[in-house]
Amino acid sequence: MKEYERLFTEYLEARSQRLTQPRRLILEAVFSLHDHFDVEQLYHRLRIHNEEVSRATIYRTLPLLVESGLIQHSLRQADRDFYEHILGHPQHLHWICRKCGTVVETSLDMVLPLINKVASQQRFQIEDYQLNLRGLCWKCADNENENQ
Amino acid sequence: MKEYERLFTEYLEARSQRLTQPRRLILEAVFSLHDHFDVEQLYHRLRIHNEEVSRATIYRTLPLLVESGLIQHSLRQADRDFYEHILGHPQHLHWICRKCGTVVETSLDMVLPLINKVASQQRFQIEDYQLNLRGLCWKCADNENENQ
DNA sequence: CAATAAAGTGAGATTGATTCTCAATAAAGG
DNA sequence: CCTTTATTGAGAATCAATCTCACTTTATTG
Repeated sequence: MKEYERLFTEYLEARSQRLTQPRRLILEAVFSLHDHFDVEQLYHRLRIHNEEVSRATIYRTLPLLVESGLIQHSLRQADRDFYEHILGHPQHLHWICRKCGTVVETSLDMVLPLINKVASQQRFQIEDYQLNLRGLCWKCADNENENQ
Repeated sequence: MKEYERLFTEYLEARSQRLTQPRRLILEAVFSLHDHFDVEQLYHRLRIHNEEVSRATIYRTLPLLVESGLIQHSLRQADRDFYEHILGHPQHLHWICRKCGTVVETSLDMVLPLINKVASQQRFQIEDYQLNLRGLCWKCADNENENQ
């Protein structure tokens, strides 16, 4: 049994909830992805594999995965919420281009200790790191200058 | 003339746009606030002062203020976009409690140079700093433990 | 193995912030 | 003033996310 299955089961059992078939399919799909995803992407990935789960169930399951600490709601783009699994994935910064939508990740190694120190100082329990920088990537910045 | 008025006027004129009465009222209201605000808060603040501006105009004006560099879209909470003015306000981290909604700010002094260095390395033009940590403040964390 | 209770699901309706449309108004420059 | 161009307000439209509720699974108990 994979670690994320064990952790999710433990989380659910502690609250008298069940690891049902739809929840298991969503869990597996989430961990098969190695990038940010939104509900629509997850929905279509499941359909492609003939694993139909309703959108409603996906919307209901994602908060459970967040609360169990397996995924986080890490960014919002184009009016949609995006998630990523965090088990075994180090936290990182997101660089989001407002023009082309590209998301680049960079390391947080230098910064994370400082953030965690502040967190423990104020006794804040971090659940989601949403460390996003929005603006223009160099390609889109060059294009904007050309067209002026 | 205040600096933010001068800057906004310059921005608008460069694009053949006008500093109209509604836009001026919004600008003044934004800089009279010293905290995050959303459209609804701005709308009501204007009404209280008998300065009626339609929501549509507020929704249209905020992106102009963002693009002119006077404000930034810094966080999303309870399904709403929140902004803050940044002229003369140092960037900071937001600590957002998912339970009580409180937003605490802490300094970014130690971290900002590192971020800006990465930005220049990849030639990324930062427009908004959305550096948010979501989770539980100590009060709500204590309450959760009590009720179990 | 029923039978019952409790949790979960799917489909579609609803919500609510944000965006869009378009007729009416305001600003700028002769 | 007069014309052109930008802007506004009101309400309609959009669309991600949430909610409702009848039906289905899953777990439990005798």
